[in-house]
Amino acid sequence: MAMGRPREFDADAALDQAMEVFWRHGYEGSTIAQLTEAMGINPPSLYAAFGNKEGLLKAALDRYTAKRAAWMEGVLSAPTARDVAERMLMETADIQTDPDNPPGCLLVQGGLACGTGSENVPFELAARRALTEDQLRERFVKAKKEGDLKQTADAAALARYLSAVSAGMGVMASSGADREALRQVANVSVKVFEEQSTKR
Amino acid sequence: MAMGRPREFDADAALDQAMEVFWRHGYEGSTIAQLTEAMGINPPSLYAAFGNKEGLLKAALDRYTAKRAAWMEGVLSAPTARDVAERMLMETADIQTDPDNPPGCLLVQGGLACGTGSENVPFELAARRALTEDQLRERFVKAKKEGDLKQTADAAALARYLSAVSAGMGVMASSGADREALRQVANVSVKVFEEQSTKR
DNA sequence: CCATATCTGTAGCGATCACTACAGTTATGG
DNA sequence: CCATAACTGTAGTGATCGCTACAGATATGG
Repeated sequence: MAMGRPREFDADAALDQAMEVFWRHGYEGSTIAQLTEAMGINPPSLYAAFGNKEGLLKAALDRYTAKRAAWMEGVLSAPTARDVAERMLMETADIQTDPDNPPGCLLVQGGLACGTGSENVPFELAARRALTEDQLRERFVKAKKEGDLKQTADAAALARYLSAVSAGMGVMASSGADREALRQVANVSVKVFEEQSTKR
Repeated sequence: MAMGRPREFDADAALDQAMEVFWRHGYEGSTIAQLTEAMGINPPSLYAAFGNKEGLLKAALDRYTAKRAAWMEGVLSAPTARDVAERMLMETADIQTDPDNPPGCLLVQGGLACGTGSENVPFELAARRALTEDQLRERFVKAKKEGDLKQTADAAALARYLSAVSAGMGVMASSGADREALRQVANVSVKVFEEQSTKR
């Protein structure tokens, strides 16, 4: 069978550009015209490759979470629960104010509340945020087993707490908070883990 | 001079309805058709009273923050910094999951990232979030003077921290987190203030 | 070298967007 | 009681939305 004409653009490079548009303007604030221009392709190529606007978002989210997964592994490899928390929050402060990227977090400002017809976009983002929370919870369960986290500590609550703080930092970053402000929040937040850690 | 025909709708009641639409769908996800239907008026009445869609949002935000201001006064009147934090976060958990209102916080999910032409909507929300943060900072300065907060405590950082946590709770609530989950976050968050408080 | 299959660019589809012209209605000021 | 001024409902405005029909281009399989 014939194979057809091969696509002329790099799908991953195009996704990086789409990710940036969604990141900066949110799902509903991003138009197909903006996306195609940033990606350097025409609408039919976009729809052939990704189905529709929501499919493009999911693909961009996949790429976003894949990049974060590598980073998250490093965070989770910190020796203690307290170190995990500190490293996650401090690095989050840096990432969310990195001038190479739009401010904040795509999984937060990508679309918290959407109009009729895009109701599942918020769910899509929430599901991916939940993955990070799950990883944190498991890491804290392990920390309790290893003994650096008190036996009375609530791993699920601590994971939810970190998830909430980083989301809150994303909100602040998206509206212009600078790196120092986010680091202040991170520093205060980590104190919870010092109290929940065993004495060393 | 002649005074003209009086308006036939209650502006405040109409604003309450508009607030709910913005709250649930965000600024860009809310259409004039949805807003006018919820408000029980026709587009010309809306534009005569509020100028345009963004003017309506600002009026709705004014009403939202006015309602919150009354609640915030109660929070700030708590006897100690720790009590202020606990009361604010626990009541925020309840408010953001109150079935009488859309989940979350209008000042968060109303529009974190918007498209071209609505760039100042995120700023508008951020400015109003900042007001609460300012109130908290001043309250914690007072707490240091009164002695229930350690002299080494950073009032500005603690205020920013509370602001971030409540924003993060709003993110979680908007995507379906239940009251118990938010209360867990609130409980963990308050521990920071126990460490920063003077022994009693 | 031809048939087939897929991609690309142009051009434009119907639907919906925020917004308004206009005529009719209801109040006040004189 | 009339002129004026503001509000109301109908019915749209042009612009932009997400999306696609179509024709030409470019690869593979036989």
